[in-house]
Amino acid sequence: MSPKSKEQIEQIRSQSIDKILDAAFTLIAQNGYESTSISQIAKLAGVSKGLMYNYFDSKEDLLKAIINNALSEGDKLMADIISDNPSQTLTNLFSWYFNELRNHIEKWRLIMELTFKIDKFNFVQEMARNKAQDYVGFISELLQQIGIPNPKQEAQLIAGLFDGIGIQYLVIKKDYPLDEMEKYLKEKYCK
Amino acid sequence: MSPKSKEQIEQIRSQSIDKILDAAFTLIAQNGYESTSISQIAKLAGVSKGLMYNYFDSKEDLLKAIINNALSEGDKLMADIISDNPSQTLTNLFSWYFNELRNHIEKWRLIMELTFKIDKFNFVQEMARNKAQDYVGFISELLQQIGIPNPKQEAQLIAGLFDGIGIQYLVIKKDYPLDEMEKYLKEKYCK
Amino acid sequence: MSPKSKEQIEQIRSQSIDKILDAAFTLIAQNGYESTSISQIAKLAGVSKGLMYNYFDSKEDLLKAIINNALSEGDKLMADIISDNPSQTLTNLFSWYFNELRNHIEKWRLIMELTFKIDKFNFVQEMARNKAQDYVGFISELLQQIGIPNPKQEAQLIAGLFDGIGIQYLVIKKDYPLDEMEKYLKEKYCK
Amino acid sequence: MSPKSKEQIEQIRSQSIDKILDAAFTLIAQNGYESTSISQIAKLAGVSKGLMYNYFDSKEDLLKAIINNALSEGDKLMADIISDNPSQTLTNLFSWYFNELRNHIEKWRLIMELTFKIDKFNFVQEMARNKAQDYVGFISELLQQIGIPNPKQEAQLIAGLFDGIGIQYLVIKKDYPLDEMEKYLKEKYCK
DNA sequence: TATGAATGAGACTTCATTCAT
DNA sequence: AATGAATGAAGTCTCATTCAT
Repeated sequence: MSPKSKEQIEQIRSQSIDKILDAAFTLIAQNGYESTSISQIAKLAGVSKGLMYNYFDSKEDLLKAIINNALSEGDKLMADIISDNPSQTLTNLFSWYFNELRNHIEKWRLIMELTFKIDKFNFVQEMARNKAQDYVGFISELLQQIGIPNPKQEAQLIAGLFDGIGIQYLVIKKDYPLDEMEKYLKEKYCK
Repeated sequence: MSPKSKEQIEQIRSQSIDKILDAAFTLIAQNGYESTSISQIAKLAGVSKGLMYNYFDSKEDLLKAIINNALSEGDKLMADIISDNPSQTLTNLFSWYFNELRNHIEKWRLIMELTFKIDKFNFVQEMARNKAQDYVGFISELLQQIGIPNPKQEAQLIAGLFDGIGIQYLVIKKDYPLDEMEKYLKEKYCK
Repeated sequence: MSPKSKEQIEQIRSQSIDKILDAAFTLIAQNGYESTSISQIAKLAGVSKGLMYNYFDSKEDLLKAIINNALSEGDKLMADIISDNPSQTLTNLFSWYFNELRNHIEKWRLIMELTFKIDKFNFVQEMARNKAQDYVGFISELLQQIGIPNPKQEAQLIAGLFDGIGIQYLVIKKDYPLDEMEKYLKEKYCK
Repeated sequence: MSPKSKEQIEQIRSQSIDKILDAAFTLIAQNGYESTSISQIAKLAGVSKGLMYNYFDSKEDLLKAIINNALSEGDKLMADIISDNPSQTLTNLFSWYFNELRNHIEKWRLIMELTFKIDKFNFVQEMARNKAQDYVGFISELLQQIGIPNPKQEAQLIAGLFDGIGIQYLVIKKDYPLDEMEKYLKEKYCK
C-alpha cells in the first residue's frame, strides 16, 4: 500500500532478522537446540511464527545463521591480538580466550553442544576442526619464536587446553580457578 | 507354583534389559538423546515399545541406566593403574585414558553431550565435577612425588587437557595425533 | 501490520472454541470423561487434534471449561425465579429444576459423573457442596415463610430429593413420572 | 503333577477368585473403574495378571462380577427387615439403608459411578431400575398400611430421597446430618 | 493352576511448518 | 512485510490382553 523505499524495507528486514537471531541465540544457548521451540523464539523476539519463515527456511537454517553470527563476532576480536612481540601476542591470545569464557560463556556452551551433534551440523565440526588446526599452527609459531622447546607438541597441548578449560569452567562455573589458570599459563609460556 | 524357574526368568529379564541398553546406548551415543526415539531403540533392540517400560520407568530413567553402566565399567579399569612407583602410576593413568578414548569414544561423546544439558541431568554434571576434583587431587599428589614444580597447577592443567584432548579427538578423529600426544605427555610428566 | 482484523481473528477463535466445546460436551456427557478421547472430540468438532491445544492446555483444562460453561448457563436462569411471594418463589424453583432435568439432562449426567471422581476434579465436588449448602439455606427460609413445620429438616429433604429425582430420571428416563412428581411437590410444599 | 482332589481344586479356585474380587472392589470403588488397572488389582490381590484371565474374560467381566457380588450381599440383609408391624418394617428399612451408607459407602460410590456409564454396563442401570421399582411398590404398600396419605407419591419421594441422601452424604461426608435425617424420617413416616 | 514377559493399539501432547488474509 | 489459526506427524507413555512355560 504505502510506498516504501528500498532502504526502508531493508532496514525493517534487518531489524526483524536481528530480533529473531537475538532471541533464538538467547534461548538456544540457554536451553539447547532441541528444547527450544519456534514458538518460544517468536514470542521472545516479539514477532509471529510466520514471519520467521520469511527469513529462515527452517529451524535448522536459523541455527546455522546463529552459529555464523556468533563465530564471525569472535573473529573480529581475534584480529586485535597480534603484536610485534610474540610473547606479547601469546599473552594477548590467552587474555582474549579467558575473557571470552568470562563474558560469553553461553556462546561456548552452544558451540560445544552442537559440536557433539555429529550427523546434523557437520559444518560446525568442520569449522571447529579448521579453527583448531589454525590455532595449533599459529601458537606453534609463536612458541618457536619465544623459544619454548617442542613448540609443535606444546601448541597441540595448548589448543587442547583451551577446549578443556572451557568445558571445566562450564561445568564447575564459579568454583573453577579461572584467574589462577590464566596467570599460570601466561607465566609458563610467555615468560 | 511358578511355571518358570527364577533363574529362567532372571535370565530372560537380563537378556532383554541388555538388548535394550545396548540399542539405546548405540543410538543415543550416535545421534544424541533428544534425537533418539523410544521407537528407534525398541526396533533396534528387537522388542516392543511397551517392554521398555517394564524395565525402565521413562526415557530419562533409561538414560541414567546407560550412564551408570558406562561409568561403572570405566571405574573397574581405573582400579588397576595404581603402582608403587608414582611415575609408573601416572604413566598408567595416561595409558588408561588414551585407551579409553581409542576404544570407547562413543561413550565419551555421550557423556560430553549430557554434560551440556545443564538443567536436565544435573547428576551427570555432578558426577563430572566430582570426578574432575578427584583427578586433580590424585594427579597433584603424583606430580609432587615425582618432583614436578607447581604440582597443583600442573594437575589442573592435565585434568583440563584430558577433557580437551577428548573433545579434539572426537572432532578431528583419525587426524588427531593421539599416539604422539600420549608419548609426549608421558615423557614430559613421567620422566 | 496485522493481516486480519482483530474482530476477524476473535471470531475465528471463538467459532473454533465453540465447535470444540460443543463436541467435547456432547461426547463426554454421553460416554464419560475417561472414555472420550481427544481424537474423537477433534473429529466431531471437525478440527485437528493440534488445534485443541491452541485453546486448551490439556484434556482436563477442556473439561473445566465445559463445566464452567454448563454451570454459568444454569445460574443465569436461576436469577429469574425470585418473587415477592415465597410460595411462588418455591414454585418457580421447582419449575426451574424440573425443566433443567427435562431440557439439559446430559449436563446433569456429566456433573453427576464428575462428582464421583473423588480425587481428580475436587473442584466439582467443592462446587456441588457449596451449591447444596446454599440451596438448603434458601429453601429452608422459604419454607419457614410459607409456614411449613420443621423447615430446616424439610429443606434438607428437598435438597436431597433434587439429586435423587435427577438420578432416577437419568436412569429410568421416559418411565419416570416427572410431571407427576413436579405437581405433587408443588401441591405439598407450595399450597 | 501332584494329584489334587476336586474339592481341593475348587477351594483353590474360589480362594483366588475371592482375593481378586476383593482387591478389584477395593481399588475400583476407591479410584474408579477407568483409573484402576489390571496390574494394580493383581498386585493387591497377590496373584499374577495372567491368572485373572483364567477366571474373568476381561476387565469388564470382572467388573460385572464385582457388581453382582456387591448387590447380592445387600439383598441377603434386606430379607431381615420384614416384621408384622408395617410401621416397624419401614423403620427397619430406614435403619438398614442408613447403616448401609455408614458402613459401605464405597459400594454405593461404585454403583453410582457405574450408573452414569450409560452405554457400557446397561445391566447396572437395568438392575437399578428394577430395584427402584420394587422399592417404590414395597414402600407404597407399607405407607398405605400405616395410613399415610398419597402413599404412591410419597413412596416415589422416599425412593428418590434414598438416592439423593446417598449422593449428598458421598459428597459432603462427615458434614452431612445423617443421624438427624434418619431420626426425622422415622418420625415423619413411622409415627 | 499359575506366572510374568511380551505385545501393540491407542492415549495425551508437542511442535515445525503452511497458508489465507 | 506480517499474522496467527490450523495442521499432522511424531513423541512418550499406558494398559488390557496373550502365551510359552
